[in-house]
Amino acid sequence: MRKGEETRTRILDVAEAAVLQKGFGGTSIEELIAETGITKSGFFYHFRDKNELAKALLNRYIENDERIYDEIFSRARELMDDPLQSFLLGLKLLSELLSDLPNGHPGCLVATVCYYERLFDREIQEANKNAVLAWRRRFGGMFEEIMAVYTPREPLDVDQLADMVSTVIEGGIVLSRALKEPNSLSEQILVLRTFVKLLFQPRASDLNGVRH
Amino acid sequence: MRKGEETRTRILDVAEAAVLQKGFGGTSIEELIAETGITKSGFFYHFRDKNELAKALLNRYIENDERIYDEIFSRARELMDDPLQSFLLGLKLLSELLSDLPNGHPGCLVATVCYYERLFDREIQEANKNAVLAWRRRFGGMFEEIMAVYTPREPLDVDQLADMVSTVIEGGIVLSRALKEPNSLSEQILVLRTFVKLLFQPRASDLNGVRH
DNA sequence: GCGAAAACTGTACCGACGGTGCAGGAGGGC
DNA sequence: GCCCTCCTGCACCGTCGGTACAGTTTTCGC
Repeated sequence: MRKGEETRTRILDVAEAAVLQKGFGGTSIEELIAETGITKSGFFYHFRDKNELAKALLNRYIENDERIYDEIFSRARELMDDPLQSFLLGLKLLSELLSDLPNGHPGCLVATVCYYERLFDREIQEANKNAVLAWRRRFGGMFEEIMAVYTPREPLDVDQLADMVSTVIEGGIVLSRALKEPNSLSEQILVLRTFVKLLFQPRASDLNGVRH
Repeated sequence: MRKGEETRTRILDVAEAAVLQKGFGGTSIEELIAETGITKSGFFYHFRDKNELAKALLNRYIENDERIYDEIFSRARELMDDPLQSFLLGLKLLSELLSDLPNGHPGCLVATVCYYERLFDREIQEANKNAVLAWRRRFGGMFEEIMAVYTPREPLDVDQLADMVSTVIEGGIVLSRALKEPNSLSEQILVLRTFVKLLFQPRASDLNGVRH
């Protein structure tokens, strides 16, 4: 019971690192068992096949991802009352968190899965889709709060704006890896932050009678 | 001579489609030769190993990619004299081109390679990096032209701004695929377009004495 | 139309890998 | 002492990437 969970976690740790570096197809079960010091039979005791390993890997990754976003943006919410300022701070905190990682972001399993789609069953693809939809809901909710207070300078769809956050993170990871510049991702998030700031900056005409 | 090139191209076509759906590791040589109607020996006549196939695949993809950007942005330059308007039109044209693809963007090999890095040799990783650097130079040049005429509302590094275009495209592809919403990518490009428009919109204070 | 090079085919083989099946054993909890 | 969880060991299968190499057809230059 306790021991089993521990071994399972160890396999998942090793597998996650390997998959993010070489993809699912490039990661062999034999290399995983060699590194975890388990036998092949032991591996198949925990996971029926590679597909089930992928499923467990993805679900764990998504959970962890959600936890990190929860922490960052609830912390930002505590520090700032205004929804826009809070969101901008959240992006700043996220950017700092990422630039503190010595080797950069290890890679996103959601992206890995979507470049592998045909190899996995529908369940995995659904979980992947739902993860992205959860991001959309998360950031979309924040933008709705912002829009209740601020008028955007240009009309933009809330879902598309929310997706922009996910887009920049996923795209930033790709660029960081391709360029081998770990800081690119956090820089791109800060560029997005500037864009969002600009979008909700009050117009001169909205400041009628206001002194600052 | 002529025939050889044709077969080679056919292999690359089949391989590209397969790799973009299943990744390099998930694509078997045996399935490629089955679909192209060639023998295994025939395959290895054209490509020494899988790594060389990947190299040829990536180089061809990058060349094609560059050609498409050349066409779109030189066409936009012909239609608009102002560098900002020309760039905004280019993004619009790119967005339209992508939304016209019935199944959405087939996926980016540069992203596929960067999620596979450890399996390939340095030459491929270098080619991948150079492709992203070429994008940076391309869009960076455009932003420099724009900044010679317009003052950005917020100070932004030209390289980082240029990378933002690549970031949105790469991230947009990931989201499109994960969500199975082919239009997401072109929508995200239009959101970026709005951001760029906002960034270079003249301030009220810059319009002193100007009537419009 | 001939010769040489280019573009293959066929066959046999290798080690690594994903996966199956099953028998058995160590260790802890009741 | 028994059962259940958590493994190990072993034998085996088909697929895959890759090698080696001999032989054959196709194509092109002259």
